[in-house]
Amino acid sequence: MFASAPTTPLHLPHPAFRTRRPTLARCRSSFAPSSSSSSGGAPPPPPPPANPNHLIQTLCANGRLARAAALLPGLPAPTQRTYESLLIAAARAGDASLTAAVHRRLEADPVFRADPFLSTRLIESYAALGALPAARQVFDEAPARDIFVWNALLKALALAGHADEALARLSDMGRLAVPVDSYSYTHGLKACIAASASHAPRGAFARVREVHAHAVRRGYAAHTHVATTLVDCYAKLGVVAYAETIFFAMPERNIVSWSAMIACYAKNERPGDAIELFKEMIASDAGLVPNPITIVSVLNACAGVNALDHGKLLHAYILRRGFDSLVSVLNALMAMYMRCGRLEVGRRIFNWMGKRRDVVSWNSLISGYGMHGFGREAVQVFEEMVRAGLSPNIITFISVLGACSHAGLVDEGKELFESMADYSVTPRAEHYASMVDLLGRAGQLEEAVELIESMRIEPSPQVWGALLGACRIHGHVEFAEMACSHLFDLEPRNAGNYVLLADIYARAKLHNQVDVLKELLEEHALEKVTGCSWIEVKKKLHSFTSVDNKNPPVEQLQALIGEFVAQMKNEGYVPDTGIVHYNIEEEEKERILLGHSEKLAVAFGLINTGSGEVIRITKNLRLCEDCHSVTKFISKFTEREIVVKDVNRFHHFRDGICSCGEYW
DNA sequence: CTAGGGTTAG
Repeated sequence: MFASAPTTPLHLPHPAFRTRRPTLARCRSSFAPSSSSSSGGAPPPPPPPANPNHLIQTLCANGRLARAAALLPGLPAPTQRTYESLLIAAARAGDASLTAAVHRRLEADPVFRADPFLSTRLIESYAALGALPAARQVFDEAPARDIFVWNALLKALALAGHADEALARLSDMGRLAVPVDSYSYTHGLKACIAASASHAPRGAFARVREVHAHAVRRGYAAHTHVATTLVDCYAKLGVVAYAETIFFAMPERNIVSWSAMIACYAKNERPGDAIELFKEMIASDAGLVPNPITIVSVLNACAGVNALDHGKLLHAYILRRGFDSLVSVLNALMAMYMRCGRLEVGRRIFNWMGKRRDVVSWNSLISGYGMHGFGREAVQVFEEMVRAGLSPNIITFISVLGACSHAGLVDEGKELFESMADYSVTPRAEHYASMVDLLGRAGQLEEAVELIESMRIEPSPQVWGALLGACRIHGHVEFAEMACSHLFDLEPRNAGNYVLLADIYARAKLHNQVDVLKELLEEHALEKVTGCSWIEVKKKLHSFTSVDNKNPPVEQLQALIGEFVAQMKNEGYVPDTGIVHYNIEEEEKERILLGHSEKLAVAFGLINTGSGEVIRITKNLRLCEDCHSVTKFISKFTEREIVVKDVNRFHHFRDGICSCGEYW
């Protein structure tokens, strides 16, 4: 079911304290003269004797690594603090050889050789440099291992994505009676879900449950940090029910716990619940103050349900808290406006950001133009981005190729796809899916199939899905069957693929084949997702489904649509009944088309909004051809601007024309 | 001396 967008106002608390603007760190060395003592007439105090340990530490703090490193060999007795400074600075600068030099010096140092504090630091530095074998070696050779050393190793394993080894080390701790603590669990859990080429994600759920069970036995499962990490892990694995169980059972929840649960809903297609939970947190009076991360998660949820009003309240809150100094918050705000249909507002925020824009900001604008059908603008922004000296990344290309495919820019798309190598971006399945979509829609089906055959990676369901979609547009039965032979295998539970193929068969008048697919659907107990459209009128959400025609208002709406259709028929329109699979009378098919949820929502909007207002509709599926034609006509006939957001993109209907240019 | 949540795409 679809979570309805909450419409009661948010009551955001006054901030407990304002965020401080970042200030430049004052790095004054102990040798610097004190400015206040110069005016008193007294002679300046003599400089203190140079302490080589202090000197190295100061050099490290100022990033002057080369000089610090040069002083190390001549240093008779490094202190713990000196080793620490060097290790932290070396890791920050990505200097593996300096880290190794400090490591060697440390091994020869009789005072600190067995110091667990410095072993911890060494493991952390190696891990940050991506040198897991060295980190592991430090651990294995450490003369003394306290809990910090163990946890540092678990963190290193999590960072490297070695789930199995992390689990093995955790059980070592049990066997050796090392008392684990909450840190061991958080690192262990993160290791379970860390991306790793060598482990299938399938195993992640089992691993998380294993560590979870372990934590329950040791009484750590309710610990705030451990439980929050568990919520996050189950959220990332898509097991929302588990995340909920843990979250609602937590004895104490802080802002991070709430943010994790809000993000869980937002990520797992339950944006309405995310907004509700946010409101519950605000209302709970537990003194919890939303921070930038909380706000970003909620903005993301607002975009998911077109909850522009809530998004605007959050915008005001962002300004009040001074969060508009944070690029990540502005990026999320921009994306929210564009995903709620306000492309111009997103653009304005982008412009206002000026030099603070990062790759995410650019990607966001490119995808914004793309989802609104402005392919040329997206390509222009891409070029501007390159001129501004930013490197396009994987996501930039997914966005810009998607924009090309939404706008039918075949040549531009091909060129961009080929240029990926120039930016050292290796095409992933998503990029191929975009290209197949682009070529396929343009009718170049053979070329699309050739591209798939040339892939050096396994084609994902999205790639075959793009081919299948193109086959539907062009009525290509043979390639559709080829795509489905893979799709039915890769995602047997996706009803959409069966429906699309049935659609293609129906149009080709292969009714026996349609029946076979229907039987298949029944056999697998798969149900078509019901079409649903919603519209917000006077802060109230109204949703329509294609199936319910019991309410009297719906009859009235259908009658209104019927009038438009009659008018259209006079002008030569023929209802597109080919997409109705049932083997029934034409007249009945036309009646089914009249009941499509999007038409109902448009009619409702026409009746219930003022003549100058833009009608904004959201639909859970892709728009059907017939609804598209009818909406185009209505936009011209009634002189109304209609904006429809479907699963993939926006359609701006104006004066009988749609911004998608028939590409969607 | 360590730790938990977020942004762009699909």
